[in-house]
Amino acid sequence: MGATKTEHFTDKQNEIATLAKALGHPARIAILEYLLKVDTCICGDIVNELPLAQPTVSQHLKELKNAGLIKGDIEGNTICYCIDEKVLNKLKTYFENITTKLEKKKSQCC
Amino acid sequence: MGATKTEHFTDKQNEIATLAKALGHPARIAILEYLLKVDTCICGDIVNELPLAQPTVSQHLKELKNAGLIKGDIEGNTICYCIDEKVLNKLKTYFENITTKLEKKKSQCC
DNA sequence: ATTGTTTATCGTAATATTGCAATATTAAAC
DNA sequence: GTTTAATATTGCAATATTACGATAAACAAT
Repeated sequence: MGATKTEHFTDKQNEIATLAKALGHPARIAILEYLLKVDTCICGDIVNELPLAQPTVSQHLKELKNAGLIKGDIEGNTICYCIDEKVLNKLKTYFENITTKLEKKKSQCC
Repeated sequence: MGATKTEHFTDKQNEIATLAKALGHPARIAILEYLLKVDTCICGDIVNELPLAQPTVSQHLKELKNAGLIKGDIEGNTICYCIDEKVLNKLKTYFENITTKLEKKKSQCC
């Protein structure tokens, strides 16, 4: 089939899965880290930073944008991409909650 | 092509991407949350908890296991699955670092 | 040994993802 | 208005993922 059965899961589960999926490719992790490294986010040279062709990079950027992880404002000729702090915080909080609950459990087995 | 060009990225980037990818499906998020909810991890009824057929669940479990997110010990007839705290901590720490750096930047644009 | 229970694997169909060449779009610069 | 530069879109091939029926494997219980 190949199509995820999203309708059977909660909105929250789908949301986290979508964000995780968007980061489930090293190129997109590299993009995230590059956006983080660059001082200002007026950056038109993401393509040069990655070992991939321009259309491929563009596609990865689109996926990050669709997931809401980055925002892209048109700035004349170039595009100003930057990370959406709010959305990344969701991921951070999610994993913090998980690990906190894990610590409380103090692994009764395994 | 369909094959990720992992060789062009750092080990760390590939590692995080692999973990994120493993959680990039609502069923696998649901499995993680179920393992977290259940008191002891001697659990043989993950299949009943999910709206998916048994082979599909088995496949998702395998992927979580491959990524290292869960461990599975054979316990007679059933299998004792549980979350690998260490691996989940990697994700937590990664996103904490990202958000900390983001806060320091205090978004100069967008 | 046969039965029932649980989990894994195989095979396969439907769909999604990855990657890039070619081309289009957009807007600044001349 | 033509050129230049940056990014997006289209089209396509290769591969991966998702899902499940059928079947196998492993073991407990009778």
